[in-house]
Amino acid sequence: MVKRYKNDPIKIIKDWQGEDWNVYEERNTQAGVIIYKGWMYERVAKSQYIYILTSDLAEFLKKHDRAQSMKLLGLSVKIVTKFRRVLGLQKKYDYTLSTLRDWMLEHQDELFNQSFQMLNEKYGLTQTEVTKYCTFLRKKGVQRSNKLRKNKIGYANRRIVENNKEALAQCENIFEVQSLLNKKNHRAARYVHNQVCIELGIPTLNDLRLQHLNEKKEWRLEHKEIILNKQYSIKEIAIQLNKTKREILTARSYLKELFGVKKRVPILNWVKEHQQDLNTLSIKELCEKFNLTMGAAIYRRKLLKQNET
DNA sequence: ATGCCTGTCTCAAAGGATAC
DNA sequence: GTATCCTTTGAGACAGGCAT
Repeated sequence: MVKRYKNDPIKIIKDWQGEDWNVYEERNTQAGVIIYKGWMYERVAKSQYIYILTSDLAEFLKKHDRAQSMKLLGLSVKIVTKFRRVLGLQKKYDYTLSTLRDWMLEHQDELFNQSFQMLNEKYGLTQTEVTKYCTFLRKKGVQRSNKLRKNKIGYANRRIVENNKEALAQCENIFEVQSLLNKKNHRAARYVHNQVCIELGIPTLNDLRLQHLNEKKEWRLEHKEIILNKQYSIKEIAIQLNKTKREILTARSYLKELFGVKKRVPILNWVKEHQQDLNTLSIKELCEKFNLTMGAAIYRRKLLKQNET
């Protein structure tokens, strides 16, 4: 530690009441007012220097509120408040700054609920500051809502969503959503997309899918007489219903299965032979052991279940 | 401890490919 | 045209990381 008080003072100045002070430190400020630190003249220093309330400083404090003074002079709330009390500008020793207090009350929802990252980007607040403000608001009787503070990922997601809302609303499948949101994982993309759908009050991809399936089923049932009629060729039916041949074939297959007409004779031998593996191994293990794709493994396990009795 | 978000495993319906 | 096997597409359950 440097024992600063043993050095000679830079100069001697008068404070706002005309008392002489030894100056040991000085610095200029954004406001143009020079801030001095030192000791009262001829006093024996015993600890750190203290701020000197000069006439210039006093004039400045009289013209600006406390928040402005703190900011423009780079002084702490304690120092500014102390001088304001000396100058008769402040009745009580109160840490809450009027402008800051108003600001906090205005932004209480954000302070309680937004992510620290967002608050930092938007208002330059540190996490500590935000926490302090929240403490202040709680003392004022402000309660946080049920929600937790939003976290980093959530904030990043919401920012992407804000920029892509219209495009998101028009997505027709999960891959479009994934590329739009730059998500590698479909699960994550769907989660975000579902939130947007709920927010905008539009159907989710799942709603659309179910709706689509239902419409298709109803259409097929509605035209089942024609679709299953063997008197017409597939081509004739397709023309009559304005569908492709493929669609008619699929519809016929669907209806047969629905009515229990269709009898499948699949790879039952293989399935029965590997019954134990199908029942005990996981899908992943089955894929590895028999060199199957996931869909194939699931399909074969399904076959076993259907034929177990 | 709790809720948010993501990754993994699993399942299901529709439709494509292909042998017959 | 049909039956069978498989892929594509979408979703749910659950666990774990993370911030609060």
